[in-house]
Amino acid sequence: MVDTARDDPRGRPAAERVQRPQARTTERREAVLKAAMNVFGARGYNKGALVEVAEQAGMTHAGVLHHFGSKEGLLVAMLKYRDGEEVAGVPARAQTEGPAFLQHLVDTVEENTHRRGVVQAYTVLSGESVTDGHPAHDYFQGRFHGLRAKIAGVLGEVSGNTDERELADAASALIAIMDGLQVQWLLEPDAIDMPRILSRTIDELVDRLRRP
Amino acid sequence: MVDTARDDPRGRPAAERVQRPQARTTERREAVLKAAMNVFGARGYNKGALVEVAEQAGMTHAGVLHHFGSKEGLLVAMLKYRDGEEVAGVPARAQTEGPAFLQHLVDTVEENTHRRGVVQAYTVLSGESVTDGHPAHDYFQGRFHGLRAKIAGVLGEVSGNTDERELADAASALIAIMDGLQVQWLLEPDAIDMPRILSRTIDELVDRLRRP
DNA sequence: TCCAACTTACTTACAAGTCAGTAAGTGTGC
DNA sequence: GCACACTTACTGACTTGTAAGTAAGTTGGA
Repeated sequence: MVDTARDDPRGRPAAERVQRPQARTTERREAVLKAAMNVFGARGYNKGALVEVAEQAGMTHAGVLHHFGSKEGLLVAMLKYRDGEEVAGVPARAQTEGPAFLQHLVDTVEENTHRRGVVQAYTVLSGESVTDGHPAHDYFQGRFHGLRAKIAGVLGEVSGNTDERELADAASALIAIMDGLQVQWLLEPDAIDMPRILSRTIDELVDRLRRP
Repeated sequence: MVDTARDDPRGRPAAERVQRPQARTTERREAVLKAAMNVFGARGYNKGALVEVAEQAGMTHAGVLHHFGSKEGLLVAMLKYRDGEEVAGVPARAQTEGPAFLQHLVDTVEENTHRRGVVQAYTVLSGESVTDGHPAHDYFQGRFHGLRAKIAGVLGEVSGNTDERELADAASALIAIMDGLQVQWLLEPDAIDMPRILSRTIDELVDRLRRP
């Protein structure tokens, strides 16, 4: 057997190694990541089993562990993959900048109404992430922190308002609306028009920030 | 042995039985429900174990099952208990009515900043509830449905606005803000002032609804 | 160019643990 | 005296992770 754990007692996953991957490896890993999205989205991280992820990717659960080292490693890779970061050799999308970012938020929410699985995965995992020692805790903490800063910056730009606290509050509220609406929408899709409500809220928010 | 499964193959919990409970039974059950809040709040429903709930309530996990029939039964009872409903003989709080309800929301959020466990339980479980076949699915669906109606009604009362759609959207947004802020607050408490943001949002919302 | 040495990408089999739920028995309060 | 409130003991279903083996691919050197 190949010794995958020469230095690290917990085993060093193949994804971290510098050496040569084989031809179809990238697409196999992407298949696993997509399967993880499905399974963790449908069942949550704790209830989602590696066996099911593996099945959907067309291999055994030991094969999944070969690529990602552990279930936790798979989750983290999946979250980064969702964010468009490069994970073991997969693409990276461009980030929208400046005022257009607010429209980008609305567009994304509009898109999301056609991608229930993605929304469900995000909702389940962000909820789970507040539990003690959850492997996605740091990810979501960092995500919210960064998103707040970004949105606050854009809101300041657009409104001319310079009150840091007010901008931060508005940013928090905006993120909260988006996330909160997703839960309600998942439970009763026909009762919630996410893009309309978000768009309206942004308009009101910018309007308010423009006044002293 | 007492036959707990005379009619229902899945067992009829003691809590549902018509017969006379013993003296200290009510408080024992309440202890279990409080323990369930702790455990499901800290670890989520899927990862939260009956053994831990039982330990915290001072009995074995089989004792818990004696009272609530199944883990799912315990969760549902816990959710109802949290809502102030009567569960196997425990109190029921009064509901605030009319315009005062909006202030009540702010007060509750203020209280919640001192009850992290309750907030965490709510956040984790509402997130989990959108997964396939989750036992709390119906509970949260009903909860959001009812809460939206109630808040929309109060907002109409307060603002004089009669546009049903606008009121419903505002109600959804308000609930979304409250829930969304909780996630951010749990992950970074010092960065989020929930009562301030909510209070501000309600003011703006009512203000907007007053204009045509 | 071919081959030996090695790695990668898996598989099957199993170890070890956790968990919900069941069966049956015990003591105690009404 | 009997139902209730438990306990102890156990089962079976799942879990993640590991061990060990194998086929196929890659690389460096003769």
